[in-house]
Amino acid sequence: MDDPFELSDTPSTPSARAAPGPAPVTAVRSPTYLDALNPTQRESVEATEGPVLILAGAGTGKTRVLTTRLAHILAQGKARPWQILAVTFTNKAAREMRERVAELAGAAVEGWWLGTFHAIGARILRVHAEAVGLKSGFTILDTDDQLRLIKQLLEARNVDPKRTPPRAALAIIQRWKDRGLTPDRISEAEGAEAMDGLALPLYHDYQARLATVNAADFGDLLLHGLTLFRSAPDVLARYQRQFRYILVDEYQDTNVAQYLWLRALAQGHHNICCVGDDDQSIYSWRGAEVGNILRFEHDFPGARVIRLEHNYRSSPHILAAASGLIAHNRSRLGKTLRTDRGAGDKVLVRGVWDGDDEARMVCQEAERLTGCGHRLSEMAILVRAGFQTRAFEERMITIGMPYRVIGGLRFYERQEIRDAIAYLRVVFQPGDDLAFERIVNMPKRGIGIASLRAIHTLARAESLPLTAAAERLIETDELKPAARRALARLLADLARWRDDVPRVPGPELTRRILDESGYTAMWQRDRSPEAPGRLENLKELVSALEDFDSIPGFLEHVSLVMENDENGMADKLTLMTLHAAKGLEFDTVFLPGWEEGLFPHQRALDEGGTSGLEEERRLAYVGLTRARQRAVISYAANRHVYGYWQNPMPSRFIGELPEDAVDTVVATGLAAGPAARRPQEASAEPLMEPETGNAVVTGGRSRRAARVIEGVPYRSIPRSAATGPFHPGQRVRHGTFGEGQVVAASGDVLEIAFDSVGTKRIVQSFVELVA
DNA sequence: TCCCTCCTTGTTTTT
DNA sequence: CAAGGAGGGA
Repeated sequence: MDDPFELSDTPSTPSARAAPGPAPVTAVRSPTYLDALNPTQRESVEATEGPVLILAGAGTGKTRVLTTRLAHILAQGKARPWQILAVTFTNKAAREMRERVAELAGAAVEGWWLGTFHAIGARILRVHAEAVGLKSGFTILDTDDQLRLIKQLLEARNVDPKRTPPRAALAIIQRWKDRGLTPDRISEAEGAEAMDGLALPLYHDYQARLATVNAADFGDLLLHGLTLFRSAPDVLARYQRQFRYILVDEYQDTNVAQYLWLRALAQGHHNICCVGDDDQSIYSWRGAEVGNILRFEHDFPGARVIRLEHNYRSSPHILAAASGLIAHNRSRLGKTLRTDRGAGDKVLVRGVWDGDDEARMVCQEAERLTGCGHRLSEMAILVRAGFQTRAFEERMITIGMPYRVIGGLRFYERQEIRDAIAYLRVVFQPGDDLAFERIVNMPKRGIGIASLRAIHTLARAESLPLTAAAERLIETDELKPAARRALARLLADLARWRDDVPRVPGPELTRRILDESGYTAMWQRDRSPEAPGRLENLKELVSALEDFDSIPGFLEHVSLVMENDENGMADKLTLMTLHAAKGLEFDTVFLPGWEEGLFPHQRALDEGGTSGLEEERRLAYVGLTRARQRAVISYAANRHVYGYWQNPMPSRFIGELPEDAVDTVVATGLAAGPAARRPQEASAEPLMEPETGNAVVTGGRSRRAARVIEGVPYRSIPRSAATGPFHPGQRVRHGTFGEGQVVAASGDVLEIAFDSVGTKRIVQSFVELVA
């Protein structure tokens, strides 16, 4: 390698398949935890020395391999815990790994470096902050802060925010950071090109501003790490010596900065093991580089490549459908997933009239499955885009089907939570200008832009933090009396809260701050429908604080962890995007909206060309491989989108599914999807599903007569036999809405007056009698 | 300073 | 269609 911090060219040819390799050398009697593994999994665990790349297909037991490998290294005494570095992308993955290793090892492992790239980056940076121009107590910015900062900088340069949207500018800077590029390393040509040459100077401004406010954004946690390693070889050498074993999860999602960071650290012992699946790379738009998989063998000569190809999750039909689909991608390393499970259902492709019909169909099927003893918590609806959830939510609300939506705004991203945290930041970190700006007029206290500008001017002139400048300013008569009084009051409050810190426990102090600042009152006064929920969230925040020893400890936690931990135990159907579903699995997966323009998404096609299309296809692959037993794909002939009706074509992905693995059911009167077209032409009269009147078409091109799908699908099978018919007057209980009284019953739909949420119409299979 | 109305712009998202 | 931002008027 010529320059340890430069990227080599990506080798263009994927490696040949790994040879079986020599039999692993093992101890006389191998530990029992290895018995649970198949030969390749075991090989992956035992190949502890030297660089290893594990290509782990969907459902091949990746997490088991990873955790067993860690436990193995510890059990064999190859390293002490602090000599192990294990990086993941999400806190959830880190937590899961921690728990599962503890289970295998019989005790929690203390002192190892397990965490997200960002958490570990921050941990290292806290120690060496000075080396990159920060102080150890630096704040970590959230997206809101970043955007506000960019806006200010654009304003300072008199740039029209319409022609140069702050979001776009931030995105460019972030992509640079993803590539490990500090402002000084961006080529002249690229700098001149990005946003008419505006982005690069803006990037300079941005970094300078971050340094003055002693802050780092997420990208910096790695980028500064790289700078540190470059400028202080002795520091790097220390970490290289320390980390005897390095392990990386979801390797296909690493960006270049993360890759360089890893590669630098691995130069000590070369014991780096990366686990990933190029077919599940779905985050290139966020800077992830699948090329890192190809680079691995190039940069770590002699790297061992192990493929995990035995799938333990999905039925053969699902696996065949997924494999057949992904085979249409040109750029992939290639894996062949195998299973030895019994046949199972074919993947079902349903053509429906419109989005409402689709929601009805999906819910009806989910309901039918619950009637056969399947749990809602084992089903998921996976959508391409967030807005698609609405139709399903509406339907589930009307029939009273319990559900939960994953994603959307996470807890710590909500406005009220960010505001509350900003108050804490100002109290504990008086130099935190961004937090100060956020709360200075929230709730409205008459400190507008004019006053804020005055504070800014003074702060800049005297190079003071905003709080200090504000304190100076209220001594003068520069502000209008009203503003001056309001600001003085706020500063006095802040001072008092800071005084309280040693005496008052965190949760209590937080409650006091929210009340005395008028923040709670602001939402209590608010008449909008979301206000009560916001107050609820604030309470939740206060109780979350109880798990922390100190507020600063809590603040470090929230700046790195953005999750909402929900009570995941309840029996609810899960609704989320395909992206959010990666790493999860369900018995039944519904995949709606497989239409050209929506999936593959038009924008991915327009902006990404062939590689964009291939990433969409990988997303489809991820969706299908989430299913253990059943997958139902659907497309609508009419879709209401952005206010108008469109008549999309069924997704090309449907036509790419191997015919033998799918059954197709198309609503009467609709053109069949590509997979169904031919057999319909071949047979003179379309067969009808006896109960619904739907045309039934199976996948086989050569087959002349279509097979009616076993059983009678898509009719709800009420559970009245088990629960008995309901009568007005009875007390019933519902999973989401609690208890209530039956007002009326017609068919299997009940009208129920719930004690807490009012009257709703509920399908009877979702309620039970209260004894 | 605040509030209302008009206009634009619509993927995916962790840390 | 709906939400969020900008700009104008009170």
